[in-house]
Amino acid sequence: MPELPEVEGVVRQIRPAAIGKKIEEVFVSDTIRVSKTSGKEAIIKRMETDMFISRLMGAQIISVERRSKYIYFTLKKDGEFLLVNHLGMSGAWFYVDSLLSIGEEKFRKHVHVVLSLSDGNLLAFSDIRRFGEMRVLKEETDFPPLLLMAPEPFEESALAHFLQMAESPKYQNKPIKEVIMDGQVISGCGNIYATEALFKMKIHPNRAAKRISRTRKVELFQTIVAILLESIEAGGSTISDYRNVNGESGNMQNRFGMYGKKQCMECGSMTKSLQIGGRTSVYCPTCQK
DNA sequence: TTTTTGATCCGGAAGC
DNA sequence: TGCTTCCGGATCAAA
Repeated sequence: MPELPEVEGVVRQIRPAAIGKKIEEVFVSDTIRVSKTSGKEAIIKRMETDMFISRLMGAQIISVERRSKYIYFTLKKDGEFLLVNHLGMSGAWFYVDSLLSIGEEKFRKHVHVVLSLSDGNLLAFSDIRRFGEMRVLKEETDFPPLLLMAPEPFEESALAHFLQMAESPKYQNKPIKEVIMDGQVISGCGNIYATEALFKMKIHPNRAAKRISRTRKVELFQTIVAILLESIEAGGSTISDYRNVNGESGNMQNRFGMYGKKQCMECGSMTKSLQIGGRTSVYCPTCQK
């Protein structure tokens, strides 16, 4: 599951490959075409397939940036506009000379959008579960949820924003895990890194936000930021379906203390799991209070 | 009005 | 082996 560090890795690799290139052709898989034709919002959101293709065709890629877990491609054709992409559960980009160069079959057979670039190479978007998203926007304001996202966690304003949100009426009674996984509170922290940060801080995931002191909240925020940075350094985490643009897995999963563990790496207790905000939360009943 | 729940996008892993 | 069930980021409509 790609979270912020994985998306950052992808963006860093796509950027040098894509910037300045022109999109000469756009290919959308038959699977997506059929789903779209039957009225579903499969990957390409709020736009018909043919319109999506004609908007991208002939555009030049000006920049590739990450915002939270989203990838923003700034494109230029007449004026500038955005292609906003979310990797969802299993989305992956490959920069290859041919689709046959995608090594693993499970990715190769689920390629759904291909951008053919002016350097002769392809930027191919593969998505096994099709939870990924592509949106063509005139500007960011055309998709309001983007504007509600918390600041980037590495920005100076992010800590104050986090404290203000976590202590607001809407969030103060909620389990802390649900709070830190909310993109309006902190950007880019999903189940994996929330689990790891709470384990490191020895905080029970179900503890109400207001039952954590200001000092501990600050420490928790700093722990999340540190883990995100550590993961970026490690090339992200590969749980099942994350691959970088060269098809490689990350290494961060080898440093986990809790996520996906049956036994606590600290004390050896059997871990427990519970549903918080509709998501599975693993924790150590001995270490996390 | 606000918050919560459920459906939606799916294939694959796991359990029987 | 084949069937059923469960899982998940994020959004959006419905309750």
